[in-house]
Amino acid sequence: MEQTQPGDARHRRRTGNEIKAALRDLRIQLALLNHQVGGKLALKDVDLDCLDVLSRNGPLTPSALARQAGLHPATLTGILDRLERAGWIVRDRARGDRRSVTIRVLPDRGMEVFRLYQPMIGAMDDVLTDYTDAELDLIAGFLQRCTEAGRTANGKLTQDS
Amino acid sequence: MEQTQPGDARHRRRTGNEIKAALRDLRIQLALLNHQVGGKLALKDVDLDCLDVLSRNGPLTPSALARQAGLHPATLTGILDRLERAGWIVRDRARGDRRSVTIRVLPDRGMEVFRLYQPMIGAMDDVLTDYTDAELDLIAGFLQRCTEAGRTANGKLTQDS
DNA sequence: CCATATCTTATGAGTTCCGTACTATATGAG
DNA sequence: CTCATATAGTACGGAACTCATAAGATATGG
Repeated sequence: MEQTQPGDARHRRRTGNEIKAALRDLRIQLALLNHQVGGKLALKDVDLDCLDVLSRNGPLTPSALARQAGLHPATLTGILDRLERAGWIVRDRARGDRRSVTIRVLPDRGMEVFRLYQPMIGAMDDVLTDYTDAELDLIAGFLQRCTEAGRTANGKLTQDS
Repeated sequence: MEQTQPGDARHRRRTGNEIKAALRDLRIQLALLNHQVGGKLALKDVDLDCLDVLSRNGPLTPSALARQAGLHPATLTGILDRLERAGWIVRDRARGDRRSVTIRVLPDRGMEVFRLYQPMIGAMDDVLTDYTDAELDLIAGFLQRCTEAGRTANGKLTQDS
């Protein structure tokens, strides 16, 4: 029964589990936040997700968006219809491939969204003030690596069986 | 135009924005992951959310769960019906208040879920090995504070207008 | 004992998701 | 050039879902 620094190892594992649990809680809380925001904007959760992906990953075609959002192409038609009708996006006919369509987010209602996220943004700013620059860098890197971990895990789940 | 350490301040703000952007990306990625996992288990996103809340926050009544998940009580009836039919939960008639029902998660299918999350858990473990104990503590604390920030932001959004 | 409040669920209307099929366009072989 | 095949987006229809309303059962306070 070799135990080199048993307390440290145990503490380390416990902290790791805490982090994973915190990530679960955080995901739920953010999902709930988006649900509330979506409610105020008369948008389904899925609509807001698509809008979020679109505004971060630039103009996309419906099929590319469907892939990134894990949705059926036909499902996106309905979503895009809703978003277009409400003035969130426009469908641009591409000039190269005339079958293709590129979805573009209109900037008009951006402030409206920003205002609704303001409570969360403010609360986050409060949290951030308590950390040094170096610590913030560390955290940013960690979060980016988590996202990457999620992406690869997702890939594994998407391809097999 | 007073500029005390202008570079630091700018870098600090930029890192803050990076963190918020990373949080957005992470949320999307985790939502997508849950969507895939849910697909394999024949569960809707909402169903899995409820299951997640239930397994973390212990046995709950439908109304308490509805509040925590931001759903209409009547919606939960349908969700709970599905979850019960598929053997995920049971409805226990409370002995105190006989109007009330407490939802309990059955442990039977826990391993099935764990296996599906394994790619993500493994990827996370890989990420975690690159940090010192002190850094992990810092990260855990940060994530918990983010969750708390989400909770309060949510509260503000829920109550007003 | 009665009025009122609370917890859950049945019902029904409106909406959404997605499998399939269809149109339009692009690409490649002969 | 012509035709077969592949691809992008969407229309359509069935099945399923969400939620407002209301009903049924139980609790609580006067």
